[in-house]
Amino acid sequence: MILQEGFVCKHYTFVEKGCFKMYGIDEKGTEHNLGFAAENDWVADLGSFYSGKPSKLFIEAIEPSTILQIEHQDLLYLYVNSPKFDRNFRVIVEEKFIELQNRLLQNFSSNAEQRYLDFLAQYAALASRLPNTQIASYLGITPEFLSKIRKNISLK
Amino acid sequence: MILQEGFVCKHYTFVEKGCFKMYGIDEKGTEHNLGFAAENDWVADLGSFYSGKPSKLFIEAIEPSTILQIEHQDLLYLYVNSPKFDRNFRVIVEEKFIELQNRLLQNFSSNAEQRYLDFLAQYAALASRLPNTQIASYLGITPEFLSKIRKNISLK
DNA sequence: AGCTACATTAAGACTATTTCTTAAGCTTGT
DNA sequence: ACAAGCTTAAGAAATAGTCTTAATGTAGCT
Repeated sequence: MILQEGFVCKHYTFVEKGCFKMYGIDEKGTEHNLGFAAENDWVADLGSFYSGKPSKLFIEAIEPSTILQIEHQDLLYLYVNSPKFDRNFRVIVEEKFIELQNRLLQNFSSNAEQRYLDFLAQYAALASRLPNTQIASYLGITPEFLSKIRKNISLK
Repeated sequence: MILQEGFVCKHYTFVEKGCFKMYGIDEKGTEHNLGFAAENDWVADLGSFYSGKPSKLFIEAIEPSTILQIEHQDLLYLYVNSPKFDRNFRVIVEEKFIELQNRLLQNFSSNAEQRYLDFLAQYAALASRLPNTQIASYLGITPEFLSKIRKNISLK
């Protein structure tokens, strides 16, 4: 667990090996996965990281993992002293932004079955290493319903 | 209309005055607003802009507007020749990413009424100048249902 | 002023999607 | 071998949101 609700996100984390989930918990106690971060991916609650305010999110390993972390002040130092870091982190967040936007559009336009198929198509490697409970949380449905969807797909 | 589905997003657009909506159209023909861009905001389909692939989105004025636009190649030139642009556009997209992430979490965690209240709280100025049809599309509901929600809120 | 187009409200019937519940069987790590 | 959690199952139930129709309101255009 590298970030808990109520704490400030102190680090931008690079995943060298393993896999993390970032999620929020709603008032009913249900977890909602905002995303996963596996090898060579970055993860942080940017809102909390840059503002210094307490996070509403959790970031937690779902596999044994090794990571590299940079603190806020050190990253700022790099930003100021070496423009390449602005460049690289711009590109990283742009890519994540594009992903997130596609996902939001999918959420509006499709039911859970289609979203599951889209997820499988887009993140095949990730899907095969994640338990269905985590995928269900990502899709915004219960594990039981995901099971129904899977059955339904297999019948086609 | 500064971007249509099927065309490449050639410009990063700065809104000097007025207001734009960015939206997709699903297979039923329903519009889904991904976001709005008013004064001093930037808008583009970044996926299409950076990849050069046809967009699936529309960007359209909903008020008489004046804009400034920069083309892909010119922005690249600025990125390469002046590190400040990497910096500034990193910050711009980071802010948008944070917004989008909050919104996705809200979509998972709340029903349409709560999302509407959240939208009003967060974008009060924007909400007052948008027709409810556009807000409904942003919330992912029909205008009729938004009307019910508004009535319901006023009864409390 | 008047017209047109569109936005808003209304309200009831309807329904698709998804949850809830309970339970049994299956995996996997220790 | 055991415990814990994951997966499938399946029917009942809930609910949020849509659809439909229609009347009313509003704002720009000529």
